[in-house]
Amino acid sequence: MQIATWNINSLTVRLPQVLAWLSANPVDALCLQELKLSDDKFPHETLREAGYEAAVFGQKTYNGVAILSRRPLHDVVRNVPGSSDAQARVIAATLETPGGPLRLVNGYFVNGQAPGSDKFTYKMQWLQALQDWLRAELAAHPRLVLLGDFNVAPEDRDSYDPVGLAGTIHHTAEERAHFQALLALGLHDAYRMFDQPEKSYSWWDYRMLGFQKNRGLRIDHILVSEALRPAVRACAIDRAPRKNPQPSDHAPVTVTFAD
DNA sequence: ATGACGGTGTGGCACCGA
Repeated sequence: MQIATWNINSLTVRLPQVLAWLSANPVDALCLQELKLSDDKFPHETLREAGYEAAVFGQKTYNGVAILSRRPLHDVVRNVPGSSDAQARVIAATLETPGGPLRLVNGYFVNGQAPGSDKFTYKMQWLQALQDWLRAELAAHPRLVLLGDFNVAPEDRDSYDPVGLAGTIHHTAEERAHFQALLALGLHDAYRMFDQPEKSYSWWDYRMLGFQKNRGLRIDHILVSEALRPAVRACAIDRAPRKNPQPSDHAPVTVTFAD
């Protein structure tokens, strides 16, 4: 059983790369962020031919999230229930697996631009609403995975320049406290359950040869609930798609569970 | 301090991302 997350920065542009990646990495489910298209433009048919059905929460131009799955999805929820968020940033669904139902919560977390900005305030409010909802969601669905583009580098080792970038967006104490609060709900960073290469990142700036110089951040995460933790076998970042022509600035991250 | 790259929109640059 494999679940992956990938911010593809426009599904319109990246659909061929998504199909190629799924062909080489036939994961059970792939959570996408930054579709940048409305629901009516979503390529259901093409993905179905590749063996995946999709639960979609699209938005024109910005944001947009989807869960692709080889098996049926049910109990789909779009955005945090009760929130009045105008942006399409969360989609949750349940996947039936041999080990029982698996609740997937796919998030495109707010960027936040800079501490002190209105967007940063929105980020803090958004993170709080997510946390409040997840507490209940975890109680209802013990086997839960929270994954996506968190837009938070949780620790200094998750940044190429933790000193120079200290206190800037993705690196602030407030953002990191929110990440820790998610862990405190009983979630575990699957990537850090294993020995990993140093300077492991999931995003690299398009500019200034960021990828070539490995000037990146680890901001795409897969958190697993306590009930799932014993079943986690591996977690890896796949840097290969970042070497494609016209790559996304993010790399996919995959978690492997024992069946 | 700024912009560098890339995507989208109805564009001739502005906005956004991270």
